This record gives sequence, C-alpha cells and structure tokens, in this order.
Amino acid sequence: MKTIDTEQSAEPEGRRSIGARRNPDSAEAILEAAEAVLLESGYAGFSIEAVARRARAGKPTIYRWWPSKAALLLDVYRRQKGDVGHPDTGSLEEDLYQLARSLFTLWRDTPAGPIFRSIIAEAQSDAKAAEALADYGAERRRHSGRMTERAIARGEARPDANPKVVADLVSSYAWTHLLTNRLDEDDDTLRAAIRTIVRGVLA
Amino acid sequence: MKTIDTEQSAEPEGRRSIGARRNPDSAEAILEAAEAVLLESGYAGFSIEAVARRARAGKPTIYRWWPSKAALLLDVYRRQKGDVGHPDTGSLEEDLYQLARSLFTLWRDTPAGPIFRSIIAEAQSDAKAAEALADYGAERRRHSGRMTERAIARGEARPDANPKVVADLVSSYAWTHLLTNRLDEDDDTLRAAIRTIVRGVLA
DNA sequence: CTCCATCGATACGATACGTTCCGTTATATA
DNA sequence: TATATAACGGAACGTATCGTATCGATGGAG
Repeated sequence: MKTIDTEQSAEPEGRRSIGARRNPDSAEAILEAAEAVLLESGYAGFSIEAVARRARAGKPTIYRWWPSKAALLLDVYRRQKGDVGHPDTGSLEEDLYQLARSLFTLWRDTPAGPIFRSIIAEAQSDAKAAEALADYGAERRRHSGRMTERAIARGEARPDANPKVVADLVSSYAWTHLLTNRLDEDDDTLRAAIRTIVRGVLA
Repeated sequence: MKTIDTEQSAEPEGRRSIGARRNPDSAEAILEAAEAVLLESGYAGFSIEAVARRARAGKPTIYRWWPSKAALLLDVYRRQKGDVGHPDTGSLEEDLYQLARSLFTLWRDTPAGPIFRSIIAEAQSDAKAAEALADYGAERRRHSGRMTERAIARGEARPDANPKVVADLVSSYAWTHLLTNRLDEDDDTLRAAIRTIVRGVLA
C-alpha cells in the first residue's frame, strides 16, 4: 500500500527542520485512538478532532505527522491488518475459497473491515487516497494471482486463464460484500461463487 | 431503488399540512443543479449549499423535500440512469458481456457513474443510504439473474448454477472497477472476466 | 544550564450541515 | 376580484469539522 506521505521524507523543510523526531508514544496513542474511534463510531464519526480527544492529544500534533485524514486512515489499516494467508492446497478452488473466506472473516471480525471501508469511502473524495488504494489493489491482485499461476503450472487450469482476472473477480466479490454489509454470507453461497469462477456454469 | 423519504408520504403532519404541493419547476431545477455540481466537482464538492447556489434556491427549499444528502443523491441517480439493457442473445456469455459492457460504458460516459460512486460513498456513513443501496443491489441481482435462468432453461448452463451468484459476480466486478477508476478496461480483459465466470478456468 | 523540538491546549477562519425566521410570490378557493 | 394558504428565495443562526497559528510547558542533548 502506498504511503501517501506518512513518514514525511527526511527534511520537510516546513519549519526549522533541524531534527524532526517523532514521539513514538504519542504517535502510537494517536493510532490506537483512531482505531478505537473507527470501531466505535464508524466512518461517520471518524474526525481528526474525535481522534485527538480520545488520544488526549492536540490536533496540531496529528497534523504534524499525518497530512490528511486519508494518510492517518491508511496508517491505521497497515498497523493491524493480519494479512490474510495465501494457502497452497493443491486445489485452485480450495485455495481461492480459503482466501475469500479469510478475507470475509478478517473484515467481519476485526477492525480491518470498518477501516478498509473507510479508506474506500475516503478514496471517493480524496485523490491521494484513491491512488494509494489503486496501488494497493494492484499489488493484491498480483499477489493472489499466484494461486492461478500455480494451477496453470500444475496443469489444473487452462494455460490461457488470466490470473489477474481471477484475482480481480474474487477480490471484487469480497469488496462489494464488505461495502454492502454482506460479510455474513453463508458458506454455501461463498463456495458457489468460487466454484463459478473456477468451473464456470456451462452444462 | 428504495425511496428513503423523498415523496414525503401524503400528510407530513409537520406544519399545518393542509396541502403540501411541491413546485415542479423548483424541484427540477434543484435536481438539475445537483447533477451539474456532481459532474463538475464530484462527490467532494457535492454540498447542499453548492446545489442551492447553483439552482438559485434556498437551502430550506431543498431540506423541505429531501431529508438528507443521500435522498437527493438517490433522486438524482434515478432521474437519469439510462437503465442498461438486459439482452437475450441466446448465449449466456454474450448476454453477460453486453450487460457488463453497457454498465461500464454508462458509468464511464454519463453522469450515472460519478453519481453512483457518490451514493456508494454516502452509504458508508449514512444508514439510510446503505439500506437503499442494499435494496437496489438485491433487485438488480434478481433482475440480471434472469439471464442465467434462461441459460439453465435452454440447457446451456448447469441446473445447479446459481443465477444470483452469477449476477453478483458480474456486478461486483463492475462496482469495484467503478470505485477504483478502472472503467476504461480494454475489451479483451472484460471478455476474459466474463468468460471466466461462464466457462471457468479449469483445463 | 541552555537550547530547541515536541507536546497539549486554545483560538482562529473557513466551510458545511440542518434549522429558524422573514418578506415575497404564486396558486387555489370563494 | 379578493382573500387565504403555502411554497419560495434569502439571510442568519448554532453546531461541527477542517486545517492552521500561537502559546507556555516539558524534557532530552550538548
């Protein structure tokens, strides 16, 4: 995931800039507060001021280290996402199912879900968040495309199958279910979706 | 699509409520202004005040007829979406491709795209917009599920294929491409995505 | 001890939300 | 035609948030 500006590369040249040393305790408290606010009030209640109040920090301190709400959001996400596994079971359908299921579970049962939703929402009105999100998505598709590549290599999938397209279909399915509160989908339906991608629907 | 509260059913009982007659010219001007603002400035610039300025209307006039930004957004979308066709070519793959292509084109070349993005964004922080969006999505999946139902009936698709899942996969793919600025996807890739759903990737 | 960067706190201008009031205009009824 | 009714545009309000500016206090480094 792209960094936007978080680490404020070396010399911001903004103030006197002799030594910009960030207080780790303060930054950590802010990130924790941001996560807590996001979890309790969702994207609607996520404001810099709410985060500052909760962290007992000053707003300027937040703005000193994060140039925008989007940057803070991305840092919060990066800080705690449990990076879903990319299993290698020997069966493409099983691999993709486990990928999708762990995404659904992660997003439903951990702060990662609300946080990721917030980033997507923010990206609809913040160009930098949009770019970061696009980079992140492309990297994820490349990564989970490996599953299909392996299936092609072992002769399970057709050589002309498009790994990125397969990854795109799976992650698109997960995204829209996240965005429309459908992460509680029953296992049969999720399996049917993955089976459709792998086997198709033709008679 | 659910109406939220737009038409303010009959007797609002809010004021004296003898006859609440809406001025069609005014309402039309507001909807046109909202569409124009959305097109020019996107979701970021879409504010009630901006719409009121552009329509030369008073804010209270807007709030009288639309209870929230989300309601106005939904009305704008409903007013001008060209309702993509649901072709019946005799081939499921061709039907789904044409559905997806017309969705991509509609969203890329008309105001419907930015407007729909805005509704999705709004739904992430407005419960009523979220519910309306969920209803709309369910109705769309039911509707485009007909394509797969026909394919099953004519023996093209397996009887155990799940029409709603197929529709969900196609629309999810379109949604995420809308949300991540990838509506300009080349035809080969879009066809590959549809082909994957219909035929799968197995050797 | 003396710098000096960071800190929390507070205040600020700007923008937007949603509401209230006011004076005007248009329409329906008598 | 005359009157009542209600929607209208406009202005202002109080609240909330954004992002910035300024302050005195704290604490580590030389």
